[in-house]
Amino acid sequence: MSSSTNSFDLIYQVVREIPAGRVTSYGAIAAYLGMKGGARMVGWAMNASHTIADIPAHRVVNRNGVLTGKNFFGGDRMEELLASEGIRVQDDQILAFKSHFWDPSIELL
DNA sequence: ACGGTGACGTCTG
DNA sequence: ACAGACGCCACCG
Repeated sequence: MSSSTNSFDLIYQVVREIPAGRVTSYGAIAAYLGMKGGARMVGWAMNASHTIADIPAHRVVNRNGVLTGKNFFGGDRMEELLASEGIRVQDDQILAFKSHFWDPSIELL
């Protein structure tokens, strides 16, 4: 329980449920949690997840399919991880992002 | 205790 | 169509 961060834990749960080869957006997670527009907070959770290895934050990108936080992974680590899962990334942008998109409110429903 | 900031998203002009 | 501003919640100084 470590109820230090209620919403944080919720976000981690969702991100952790993201299957390999799939990606989701901050807004999708925020909306799933009921915080529409609180996408910023989701990004913050990812920032904290940076210290946790159980959180595949590299599967979380912005609505444009752009690896906004790849800079935080330490270079192209994020791109390598995604490519390793079969996701093509070019110019910090995921190709066929929509095809790899994973919506928690639908898949996790 | 308060204000500013932050890996975004959506609306309006 | 593009650009700018606002809003959400939590952490840090």
